[in-house]
Amino acid sequence: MTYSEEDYIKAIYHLSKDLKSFASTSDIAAQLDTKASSVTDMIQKLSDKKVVHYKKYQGVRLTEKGEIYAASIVRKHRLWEYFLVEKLNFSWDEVHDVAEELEHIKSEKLIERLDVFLGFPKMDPHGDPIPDQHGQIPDIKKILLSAMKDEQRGIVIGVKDSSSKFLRYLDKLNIALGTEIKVLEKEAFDNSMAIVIDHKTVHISAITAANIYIKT
Amino acid sequence: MTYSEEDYIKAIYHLSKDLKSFASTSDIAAQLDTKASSVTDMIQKLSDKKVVHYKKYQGVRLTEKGEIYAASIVRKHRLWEYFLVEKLNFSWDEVHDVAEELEHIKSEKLIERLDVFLGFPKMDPHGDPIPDQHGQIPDIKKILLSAMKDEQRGIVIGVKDSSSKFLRYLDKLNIALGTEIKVLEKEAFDNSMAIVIDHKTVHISAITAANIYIKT
DNA sequence: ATAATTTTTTAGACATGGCTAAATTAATAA
DNA sequence: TTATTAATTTAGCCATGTCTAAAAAATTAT
Ligand SMILES: [Mn+2]
Ligand SMILES: [Mn+2]
Ligand SMILES: [Mn+2]
Ligand SMILES: [Mn+2]
Repeated sequence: MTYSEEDYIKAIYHLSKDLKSFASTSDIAAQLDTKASSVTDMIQKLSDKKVVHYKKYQGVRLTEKGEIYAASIVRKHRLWEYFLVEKLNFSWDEVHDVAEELEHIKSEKLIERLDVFLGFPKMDPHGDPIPDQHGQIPDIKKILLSAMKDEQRGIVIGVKDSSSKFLRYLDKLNIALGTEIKVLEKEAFDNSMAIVIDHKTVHISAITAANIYIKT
Repeated sequence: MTYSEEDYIKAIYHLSKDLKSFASTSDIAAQLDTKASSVTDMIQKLSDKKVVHYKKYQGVRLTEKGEIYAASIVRKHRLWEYFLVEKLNFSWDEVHDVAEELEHIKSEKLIERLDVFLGFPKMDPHGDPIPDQHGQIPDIKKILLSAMKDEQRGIVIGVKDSSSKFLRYLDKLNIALGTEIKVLEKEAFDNSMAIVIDHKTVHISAITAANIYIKT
């Protein structure tokens, strides 16, 4: 597979994970910042290679083979992100683009040795699970901060949006993975929230709250 | 620069380092296992980009800009090789192909952080010098084992041929970087040598001796 | 049910990097 | 010095992955 094909496979994987079904041409185009026509071309190629199921105008879904391939790319991406943060002292908002390149390096041995070297991490720096060699993902129970009720406590274990912008905003709020929080009050008017972090009260918007995962 | 352009730049760098002048089209083709016509095409592109000096039928030489670029690729290649051996427990004959890919990852920060993490190594696993951020290479005095005289002692500090085949042969002979050796006798007939490694006598061919660097 | 709109596909083009075969230039031998 | 051989370049082709514009299909609104 080329780098480009791998990026498409990963995009389809993420889209059909979220939407739990078929990924549309335009969704894939949006995800990869490309044109729908380019997506159609590539989809047809991936269909020939039996990594996706495709019927014209029906969108696309990964085959068994495609799922396994996708999981291996995600595994590499997240292991490299972990490496960059834990070993090279990158911050969590700097790792994505580099991992986007590193995930395509073709060597089974490399990734398995990296896994050993890192101590078999289960989560990447954004709290996303790292698939194992067989593509299995441990699914951790988590809820969105926006779904929490007044007085409820929990620990931040992940983010839904892992853009640099959002992550740097969380840094400013002193919210990191592992941070303990308590909901003081959810405002009925706009769903904004007052929460307590390290004994200080912080106000966050509904959008922010809907992008933070919590373990209760 | 594309991966392909970078591989050409690196090939020209190595060739004109050795030959100390212009690299010919056919030498480059041989180095990169491609066709002369493809090389001519690429050379013309690199010339447009001002990374090489090129006059038809005269061969090619790196410009100042090209030299700096080449050194940065070699730096990345060798730092990654060091990482693979020292941190991921690869052996010295397994690292080249993976480094051939890793050298193209585009992130200044990545490579500088890697350098820090590795403790600023000066040599790669084959004894080749790692250029610094400015492309400077520390030149270490070394001679070929084939140039040594009877009874002379020295330490193995590098290899000229770093193919897997040769490296695995050295493993079999118990020759590694840092190994102390003593020349017992150089045979005038075929230039083969009897040498002492760890109190044992070993016989090597002239070809083998001409691919091992020694510090005396 | 038909019309308007959106989505998707197709057609045709371009850039990159590769190839083979033919033409050209340089190097070597007679 | 001329002929032969070797090296290099050019011409023309192919595959990949991208794009725009046009056509076709599906969806939504009237
Ligand atoms: Mn990628
Ligand atoms: Mn991540
Ligand atoms: Mn390379
Ligand atoms: Mn090396």
